[in-house]
Amino acid sequence: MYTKHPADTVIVLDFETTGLSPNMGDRAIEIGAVKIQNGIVIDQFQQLMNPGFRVSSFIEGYTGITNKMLDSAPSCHAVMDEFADFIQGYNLIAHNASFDQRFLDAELGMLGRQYNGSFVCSMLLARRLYQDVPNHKLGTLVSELDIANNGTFHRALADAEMTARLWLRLIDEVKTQTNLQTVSFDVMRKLSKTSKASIPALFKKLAA
DNA sequence: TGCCAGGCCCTCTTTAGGGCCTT
Repeated sequence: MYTKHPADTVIVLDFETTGLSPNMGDRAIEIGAVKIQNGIVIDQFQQLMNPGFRVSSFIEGYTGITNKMLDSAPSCHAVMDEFADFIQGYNLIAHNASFDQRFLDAELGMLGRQYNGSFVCSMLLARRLYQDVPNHKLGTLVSELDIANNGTFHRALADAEMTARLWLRLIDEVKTQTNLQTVSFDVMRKLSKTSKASIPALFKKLAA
């Protein structure tokens, strides 16, 4: 049964995959996600999954996820079915969300399952709110903004946790620039789609 | 066998090209 969740409760997710494109046959090999409410992590999800074929040595090196680790992992089908339950009814956040959304759509599509949340991209927001950083890679933003991390990168849960902290920092930045007490997911979504030139006007409108 | 993504965003733009970001 569909449950309406508090609007300020969101799920930050990250996929590790066999490559860049589900349209080219690439599959998910790990999903990590954290559920945050009122700025606090209240739940998490992390699971390796077996794509049914061997991953490249590049992916083994990039993620640290080896074929041996995936041999004993449950199937994408089993993991993504459980993950579909986890995210149901929540809005979603990811760094370069178009990438994670493509894989989520592809994996759930193979199961005949859907989700009803909206995606917002932390990278698009960071490009708008932090224009002076060297680039907008997750690792660079974590370093430049002194975001807490345990030194693990390119693993799903670790990246989801860092993206969650980045999301909270982005909300704080909007609060600072608008003097708003609270900033909703919908405001962040709108901001992520507003051109840089129009952001001062949007902030002025929000602060009014 | 060898090939291969795609959306955003800037600019020397819009009849286009290329860098960024994700694995």
